[in-house]
Amino acid sequence: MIPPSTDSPAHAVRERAFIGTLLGFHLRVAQLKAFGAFAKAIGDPTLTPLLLGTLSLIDDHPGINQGDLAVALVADPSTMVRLIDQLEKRGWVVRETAPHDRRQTVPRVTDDGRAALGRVKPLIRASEDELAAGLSEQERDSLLSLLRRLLP
Amino acid sequence: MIPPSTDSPAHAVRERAFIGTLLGFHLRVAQLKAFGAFAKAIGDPTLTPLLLGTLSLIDDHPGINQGDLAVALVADPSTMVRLIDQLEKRGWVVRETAPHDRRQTVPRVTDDGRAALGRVKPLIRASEDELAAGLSEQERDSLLSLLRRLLP
DNA sequence: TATTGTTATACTCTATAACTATA
DNA sequence: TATAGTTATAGAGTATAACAATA
Repeated sequence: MIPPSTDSPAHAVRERAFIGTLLGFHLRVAQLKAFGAFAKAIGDPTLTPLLLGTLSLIDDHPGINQGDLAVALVADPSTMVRLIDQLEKRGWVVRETAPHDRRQTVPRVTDDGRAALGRVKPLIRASEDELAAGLSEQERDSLLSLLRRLLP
Repeated sequence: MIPPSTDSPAHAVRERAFIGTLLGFHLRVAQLKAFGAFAKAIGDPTLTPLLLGTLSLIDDHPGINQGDLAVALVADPSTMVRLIDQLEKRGWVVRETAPHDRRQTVPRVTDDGRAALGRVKPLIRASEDELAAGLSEQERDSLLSLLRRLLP
């Protein structure tokens, strides 16, 4: 995947460069590392962060519709369709129609879906621990709260 | 159960959810925002963060070869080829061969490339300011240093 | 035999716009 | 007329493996 570094470590090269001062660059690389840790912990490349994030968010907010899911997850409505398709194909959610507005689709987590969440959540937590291994608990909390304040 | 939508903004939905506790999720959304701010500031959708990051890194490290660039930028070697292709097509870099090892390609920034950097760097800094608009200068420094410690 | 860069290819993710059904 | 979801399609970004030149 990524070629190994020989004499000049990546951070040393970046440190004395314009990109070493940019939040955007570091956010990109940090996200790459987070994604890698997630993939390694979960083991199944078809179970992506966004897919499992969608499943857990439906579980945490019973009755939420697809549009609101898309907003909360910062995903396109058409992307959300594909995500729910995948979850439905696995039998982890079923699509139901909102009684008060039959245009709205309300995904509901099945028993199988809840069981899957029970299995993957500890793995996800472990991948987060690996990601933040170099930080103290205080620093980790501080990073999360700063990132939260960056969002709209 | 949970009322849909209009009164509950995205962050309120996430706040009481599993994903609201995950660094990985917030890194993804923060990076989306950073990318959006960058695109808006630069105006040209063909000038991506990674392309201009590559150009600036060559400028900051004259004589660096493509492989080391790929490591520093956490990019695939084949991706690096395409990036240098694009920069060369714009006349912003030229490919030269390393005298001590003729397998290595050393991209050099041209005068036009340096002029382009002079134009885009202030725009990139402005997009970073917009991204971090909600943070104090201290908090912004703190975020950057925490992100740096997350990387390998 | 190993390494650097290159090429071709395939694959994922996302965005765009048009369509349906409901309101 | 507007909205929620869906579909089809195209585009960007990236990864994979095979190849040529050089060491």
